[in-house]
Amino acid sequence: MNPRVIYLIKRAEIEITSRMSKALELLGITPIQFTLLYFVKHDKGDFSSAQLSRRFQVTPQSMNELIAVLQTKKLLRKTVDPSHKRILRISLTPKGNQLLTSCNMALDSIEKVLFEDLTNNEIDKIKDIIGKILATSRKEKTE
Amino acid sequence: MNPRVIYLIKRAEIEITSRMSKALELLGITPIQFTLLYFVKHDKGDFSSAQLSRRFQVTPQSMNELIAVLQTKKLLRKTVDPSHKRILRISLTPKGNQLLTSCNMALDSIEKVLFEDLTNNEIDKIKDIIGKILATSRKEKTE
DNA sequence: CATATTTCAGCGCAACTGAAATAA
DNA sequence: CTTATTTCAGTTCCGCTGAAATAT
Repeated sequence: MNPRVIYLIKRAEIEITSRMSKALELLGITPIQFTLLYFVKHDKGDFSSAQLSRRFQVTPQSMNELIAVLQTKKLLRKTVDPSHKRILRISLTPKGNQLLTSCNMALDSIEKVLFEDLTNNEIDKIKDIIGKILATSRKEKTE
Repeated sequence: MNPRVIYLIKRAEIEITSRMSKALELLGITPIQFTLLYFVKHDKGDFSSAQLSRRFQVTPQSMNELIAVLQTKKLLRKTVDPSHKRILRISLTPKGNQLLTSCNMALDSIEKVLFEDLTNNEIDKIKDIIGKILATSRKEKTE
């Protein structure tokens, strides 16, 4: 048998999410909340909620709720776009940055276990390949 | 920036699931239902519902509901384990096999687009690497 | 007027917890 | 008696749709 790639990625994601849930609940957030915080920090922040909803393939309403939760936890903040008063740009608070650092330490432990049979070269390679897949995916969208 | 692997896998899974949903709804199933059917066919079938629930990191009750839906659609069937009357082994029906073939054709189109910037070597490589991750993950469990 | 972002309100469902029956 | 599988029942929660206000 030679399973297709998208099947393997889904299976891996199930394992990863399960382990992330256990590790992150000690820090008070969920895997999807972490993924959003990580995106806001790394992928050139200051997106609007509407933009984020498209990136994460959910409705604007759902993304707003997700952000609202992280806002009440003081991890994200909204600032008015100078050129368009209706648009609210999302960014990390200092507390959000600190939490993200704690999350990264917790996730280092998970990766250490899950990737113990991989060489450093293989780890670089999978980052490179998935990076290409995400780039292709972005190409097809307006933003 | 150099995003961590488990973040990249989660982002890729979001993109993949979104595209799978659109493609598979024409065939009347969801991405998670497909993943379960694919697992039952490829990963040495005849698992029990309880075993499947552990593999997919959900409760036994949730897995039973998922299977019940696929059973009413005549895609999966349960047969009594000869050595233990309480255990019901899950397998694909002929109709389930046929549907899986249709699904695979639909997913070929998705992969063709999403992986258009990858070489054949890269595709083999990512299968190999994620396969190793899943093998490591299985090692840690009793079954 | 058309389009985009945000927000309020309500809905549906998928996965959850609890509890019990069956079987080894 | 203990453990594992399955199933019935009730519940919670996340993402959804609808509608409206704001702004360009």
